[in-house]
Amino acid sequence: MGENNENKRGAGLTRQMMIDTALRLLDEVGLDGLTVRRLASELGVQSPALYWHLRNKQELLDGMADAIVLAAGMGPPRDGEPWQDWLARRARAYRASLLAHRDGARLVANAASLSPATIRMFDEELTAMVGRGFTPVLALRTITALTRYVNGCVLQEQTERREDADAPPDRLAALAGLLDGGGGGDGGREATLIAALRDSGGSFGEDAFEHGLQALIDGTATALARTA
Amino acid sequence: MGENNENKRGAGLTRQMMIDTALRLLDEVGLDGLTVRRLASELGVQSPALYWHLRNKQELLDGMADAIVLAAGMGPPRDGEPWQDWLARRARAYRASLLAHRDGARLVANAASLSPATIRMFDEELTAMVGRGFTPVLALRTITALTRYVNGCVLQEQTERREDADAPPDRLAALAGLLDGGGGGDGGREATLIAALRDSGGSFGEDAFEHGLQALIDGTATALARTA
DNA sequence: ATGCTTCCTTAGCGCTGCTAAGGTGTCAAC
DNA sequence: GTTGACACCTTAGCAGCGCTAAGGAAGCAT
Repeated sequence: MGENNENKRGAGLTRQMMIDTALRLLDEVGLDGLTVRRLASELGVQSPALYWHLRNKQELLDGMADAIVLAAGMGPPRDGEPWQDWLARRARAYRASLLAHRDGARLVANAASLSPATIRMFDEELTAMVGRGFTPVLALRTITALTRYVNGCVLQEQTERREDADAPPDRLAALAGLLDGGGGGDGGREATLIAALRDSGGSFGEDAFEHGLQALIDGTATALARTA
Repeated sequence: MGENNENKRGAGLTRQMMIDTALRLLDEVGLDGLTVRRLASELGVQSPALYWHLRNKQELLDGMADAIVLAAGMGPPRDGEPWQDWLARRARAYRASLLAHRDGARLVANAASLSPATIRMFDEELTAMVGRGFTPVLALRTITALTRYVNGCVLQEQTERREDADAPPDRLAALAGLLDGGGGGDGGREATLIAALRDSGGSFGEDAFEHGLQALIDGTATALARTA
């Protein structure tokens, strides 16, 4: 009954192997389809074997989440880089890393805690911000708000992607029907929501993200000016 | 083996009864503890009875999510209310509604789709914004960014609350140990993260939320000025 | 009285995360 | 070179999950 073994050569199942394989599997089957048994068979092993290396499934998910965050390659700004550019670059890299794996945002959002390495990197970033005129509190609030914004954005984008897989037909038409159905006068006005969705190009998620990102950074600039 | 029946009088299990009871139960046991069997026993009924009124569990969760969103009482701005005030009020009401139930943000974030009533309300809001100088696209982007920001905020707040239930001791001290452990020189500098957490008052979540909210609104004002 | 519909029950399937207990290979000690 | 200890994986199985199939008890129209 052997399936396709992953574990041919030498080594015998390390934490990192499990996390890497789980991330690859995640893209195939999604977070809801990622079961311990499935991962085990992918590793060429029986499912209880994983519990020798992990306390429980959540520990695996935490490891995967941390790997995604680490892969974003965030960190303090480069020398001479304006903090606005750095914050935007950082947010985009983080978003890209979440988007790189199916259900990545859900995974990271539900993860319990980040690794010491991540926390230390976070502290370095805050220190760099303080070096550029932020108070510690303002630095923390800024980067917290930005992170939560990105989480919310990607979470929504990936949730919508999951729904569209179920029912991919024309969403504009469906929405139009919904909006007409309730109101009384069928006559004149087109629904604003429809118009907005039509006018915004194909990549609405991207543009909406950039809009909020720019707004957050601009707003931070005025907050920073107020403290000085 | 009857448990505490909820369904004493007349009526026999409506959708609304199930959603209300499920929301009450959610606060007791959390989203992970909310099983169909548990809800059924709370309603004084066997678990398959619920499937007469629901297609599946997700439909229940969607109903709960929509109830939470509806309970926020959002809608277009009042007459004469500046859009900045309205957006802030709306975001705060939405956040409060998500916070009102345990795991409320997780519930809403994973919900498939919103009810027609919610979508129509959304369209009214966009129309009102257009009446105040927004283009449809800018209105949609703005309110989308704000909604996603609130989702991200509350999701994080409630996730942290869930973790603190596991290990409630002094988080500052734990963090300090973590940050010291890695760095070399134990001597001079206090970690910026520690300082920021100490300086920001007890309610960090609230303040961080307000900071980002203000930044988003300020940034939207400049974006609006650019289009005009 | 009879049949139809509505709503709930009992029984149970396939799956989940996870545990307990046992086996196998490797390596150190004597 | 046998013996014991340990690391690592297996087989077996438990309690619980969402959900379905089939049947029974009410209410109502004919």
